[in-house]
This record gives sequence, C-alpha cells and structure tokens, in this order.
Amino acid sequence: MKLSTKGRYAVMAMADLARFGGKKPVSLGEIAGRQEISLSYLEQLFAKLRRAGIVKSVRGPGGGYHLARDPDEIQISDIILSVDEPIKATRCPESTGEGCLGNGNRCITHDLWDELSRQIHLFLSGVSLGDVINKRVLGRSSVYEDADEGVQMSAGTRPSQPAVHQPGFAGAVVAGE
Amino acid sequence: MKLSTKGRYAVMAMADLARFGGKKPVSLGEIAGRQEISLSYLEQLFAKLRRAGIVKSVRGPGGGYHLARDPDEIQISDIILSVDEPIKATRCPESTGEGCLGNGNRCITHDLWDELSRQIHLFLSGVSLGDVINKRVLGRSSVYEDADEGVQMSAGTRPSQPAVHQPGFAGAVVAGE
DNA sequence: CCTTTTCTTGACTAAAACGCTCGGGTTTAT
DNA sequence: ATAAACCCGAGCGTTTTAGTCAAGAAAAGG
Repeated sequence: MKLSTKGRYAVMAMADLARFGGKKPVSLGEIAGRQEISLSYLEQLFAKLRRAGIVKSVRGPGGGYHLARDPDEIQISDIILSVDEPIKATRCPESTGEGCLGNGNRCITHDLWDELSRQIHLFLSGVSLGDVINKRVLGRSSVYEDADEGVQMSAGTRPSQPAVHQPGFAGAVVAGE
Repeated sequence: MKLSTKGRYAVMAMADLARFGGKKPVSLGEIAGRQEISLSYLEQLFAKLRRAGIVKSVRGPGGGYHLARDPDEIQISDIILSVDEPIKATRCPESTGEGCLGNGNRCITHDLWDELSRQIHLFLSGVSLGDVINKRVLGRSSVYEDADEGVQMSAGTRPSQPAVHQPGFAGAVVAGE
C-alpha cells in the first residue's frame, strides 16, 4: 500500500463527505471549495472511489456523491487502496518467493519491510471514517509515552534506548515490497 | 520520515556491515558485491551515514567502514533518517500551527497523519540492527491475530469489523506531514 | 425541447523525485 | 610510487506526481 498526497486528498474529501453528507448528495464542487482541492483532480479521485464501491453517484442537477456505507464501516485503508495503486515491487520478485538477490538468498531485511507494511495497513484498517470525523484519533497529545508498548514487535529484545522522537518530521513512506 | 528504496538499501548495507564486520573494516566493494548495490550509490549512502555518525570510516588500502556503535544500539529509524531527508511538508504549513486550509481551520485528517507518522517512527525505532541480523523481526508468521491490539489507537472506539487483511500488498507510504 | 448542472472519461503535461552513473579528487598502507 | 579505498559533487534518464484540459453523457427544471 502506498500513501501519498493523493491518498490524503481522498481521505480529506471522504471525511468532508461524511461530515456534510445527509439525505442530499454532496457535489464535488462543494467539497473542492471546502477542502481546497482542484475540482478536476477530485473528479479523478472519486471516479476511483466509485469504482471501488465506497461512494455512490447521483447525476444531474442537485446530484453529487453519497457514502455507500456507514462511516464506521469505511476504513481509511479502503480509501487509500482505492486511489493509490498497489505499486510495483521494486526489487524482491514476489512476497512468497525465495530469492531477493540474484544468488538466491532472501535479503536480510525482507521480514522487516514485510512487518512494517503490515503494521501500517493494520493501523489504517483500524481507523474508520467515523473515527476521523468524530475526532476519535488521538492527536499530538499525551498518552504517548506509554503507547510505546503498543507497537513493539512480539519477538524483540530491545536493550536499546526507548525511542527518542525527533518531533519535526514530515511524513513516512514505504515503497516497494 | 520517508521510506524509499534508498532507505531500504541503506538498511541492507548496514545489516551487511553488522554481519560481516569485525575487527577489520568492511569495504564498500564487498558490500556492493554481496548486496548487489552499485558501488557509487553506496558511497553516497555511506557519506550520509557517516555524517550522521552511525558509521566510521577508515581510509586507504585495507580501509572501509565500521559501525560506530553496537548493532543493538542502532535503530532502523536512525539509518533511514540519515539517508532520506525529512521531505517538504506538502500542505499543512507546520506541525504545531493552526490552519491547514486557507480559511484557518485545521484539516480534519491532520491528526490521523500525525498519528500514523508517529506509529511508523515508533515501529522503526523499536527495531535495532541487532534485531534484524538476529532475525528477531517476526516474519510473515503467526502471532499476528493477537498483535492486533498492538496498533490500535488509545482513544478509538471501533464498532467496525476487525481489520481484514488483504494479503497481496506491496509497500506503504506516507508522504508529507 | 433546451439549458444547466453535475458526473464521466481520457489524454496530456510540467515539475519534481528517484535511482544511479561518472569523473575526478584525497588519504594512506605497502 | 602505486594502488586501494574513501570522498564528493555534477549530471542524467526515467518514473511518478499532481494536476489541467477538453469533450461528453445523464438528468432535472423550465
């Protein structure tokens, strides 16, 4: 799974839709205005979201988009996977296969990326649109020092220092597989 | 933080260095051969790793690189942060500030990306080079269903279904901030 | 019917990033 | 002196990103 600004825009737009959508469908124009995303770009995103079956469209004047399901039933990972294609595997021929390197041995770090990828997906599929619009996502707040235990790997012995977090970071990416 | 193949190569190289390094320094040529990474590219990576202080160089014939610290004291996040710059914040002026959008309100999804970014960093700073070379990173194995609790957000009520994992994914990315 | 609103689709593009090469240094052991 | 290795910066081809543009089709309202 790949997360870029495209995916972020999609989530923003979906959150907007979840907040302002009721009986009446919401037009892309409204969303574009509120979220400051170009209309044509939104059109592309919603085309994919519709094909993925997480929104429904109503054409004609007064038309727009509906969520296809309850906000609590739409995971963030669903949204991102709809708009950001699975991405090509850079090195490492296939997940299940053996050799990453030419000589046939699996690269030492393979499991690490696998696990990271899994963690990210786990996280994003553990958060629903409903969570987001109801602010059920913890912000830059407290609870953080003891949340440490939350992501540790089951097998890891960790004699090292307990994760100093440089605060100024931008984003995070995992590409390839 | 940003994760690309550059970061992966860096981690692979560092893992190689950790495994094959002893009293004698390891030359980039050896690493390049074993890990199938171009020598010149490795040089770039190690220049950054050296500036970050996690490797030490020995010049001249018989020279090469040493780890600057014990493998258990080097976190994967250290490596990645050394080679992959913090990246520019696409939208959202600054982490601490108020308005993401022009009108001054904070975008709804801001906390979500913040939290995701934090989770990834948390994960990667919870794994050391030592963990990687000693296979203390759990692979595509078991233990997974109950690890579920591990990444949930402290505040989240989650009425939704418990995270169906589509197995076939590639990687994962979070860009921006 | 005609017009307008809105979705629908596909092609195209400028700019950036990525992954990588090249060519030339400098240091130091032998 | 030679050669092994690190050191460093410029450049280069490709891909991805983020977005525009243009043309169309559906449906509501008059």
